[in-house]
Amino acid sequence: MNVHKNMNADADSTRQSLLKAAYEEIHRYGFQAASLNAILDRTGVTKGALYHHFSNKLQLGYAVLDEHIAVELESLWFEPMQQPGHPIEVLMAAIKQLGDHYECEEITLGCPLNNLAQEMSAIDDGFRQRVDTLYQRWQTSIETLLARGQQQGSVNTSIDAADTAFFILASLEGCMSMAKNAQSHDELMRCGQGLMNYLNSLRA
Amino acid sequence: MNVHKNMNADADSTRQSLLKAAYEEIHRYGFQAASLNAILDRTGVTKGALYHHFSNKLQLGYAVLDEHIAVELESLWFEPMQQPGHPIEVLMAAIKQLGDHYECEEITLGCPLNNLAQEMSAIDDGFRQRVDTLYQRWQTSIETLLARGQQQGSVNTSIDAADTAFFILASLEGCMSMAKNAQSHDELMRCGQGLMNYLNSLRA
DNA sequence: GTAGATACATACTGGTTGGTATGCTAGATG
DNA sequence: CATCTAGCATACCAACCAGTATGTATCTAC
Repeated sequence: MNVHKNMNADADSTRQSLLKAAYEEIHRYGFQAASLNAILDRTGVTKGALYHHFSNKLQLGYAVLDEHIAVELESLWFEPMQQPGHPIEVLMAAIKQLGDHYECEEITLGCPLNNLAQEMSAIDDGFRQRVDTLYQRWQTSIETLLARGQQQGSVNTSIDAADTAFFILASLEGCMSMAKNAQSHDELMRCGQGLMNYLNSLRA
Repeated sequence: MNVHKNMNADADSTRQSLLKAAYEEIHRYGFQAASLNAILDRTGVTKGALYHHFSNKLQLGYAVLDEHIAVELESLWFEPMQQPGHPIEVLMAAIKQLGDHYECEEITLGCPLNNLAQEMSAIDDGFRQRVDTLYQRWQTSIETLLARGQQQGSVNTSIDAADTAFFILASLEGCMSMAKNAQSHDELMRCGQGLMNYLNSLRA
């Protein structure tokens, strides 16, 4: 179907390697401090190729968010959330999985989404809106789970599902932010424990 | 006592105006993206003066943390925490005061401390350690309050004061981070409400 | 009164930044 | 076979960056 297009496979692979390298560079240094030359060095791709695929640095940044971070969030959060079972326990399992992920992928670099939110939201509205969309989807996934629990009678009905979901997400990001600065996975676990205790208090 | 030193008052005021402008620039754009020239333009101070007071950009950044942010945190948090009364209510009042403060001082710029933590902790250890010290003091102030409540019988004794204090701080920073990206003070209040509910669950 | 230090001011530098202009090659298309 | 375009590669550019070198006015100390 797309075999007739010339060099399509190779072109796409250079684009992907640019996205990956850009993601890593941005994850470590932030978007503004991320150097295009460093990204090029890392990949071996030339500047002409980069500007063939992306019209400027901003669009590269947007693509990293849309095509890399959003996809990672999908497999890291939204998929685990589809599991059946007691809502509170599904939530806890998803959070635990997130914590495990950050055991390999250095917690010291922080949550990529939160990093960009923090750095760019006040400066560029394109970033802000993209992050906002992801955060809303994230919150909704928690809210839906809580509401289901309330209907099933497994979650306290006196709480507001939307507000609580928002607070849970904020706490989760807060935990990762604190652990990033403390540079210790133990602190993340400690903070996660506080979150677990809170989640348990939401049971019916 | 220091009147005999030449131009001391003027020298100190230029230093202070540099610190203030640097704080504002860093608060908005982050440390790395903060431009020294922009800081100079803002103050009318010249480059020679800047490098007379600070040996380089990094030291200016450290001074902003040590002399401006730390001081602001003192009056915004540690002072309210000294108030007498029921620990949970003192905590809530302090949080409310923080929220009110960010009604004027645009939440869209976020918590200055959290911004620097997020941006610099993975890159520069000087920043990281300074932020860590402030976070630890912050946490300890909450922990002490909770422990006092536990002794007095007004706070649930089944919780660990240190862990809980850490989680409260993480949630607080998380709330401000979410509100920053949402660019809405309402979201801050909404998230704050979730925090209040949690705090109420800690009563004995 | 002069030597020295403080508190700047001005002009400049080398390096890096994002971005561009131009050239080239290989495959698709007519 | 000629033409066109996708997919690069190379060389370059102006703007900006943190930092420096040098000069100078003013006050203090002796």
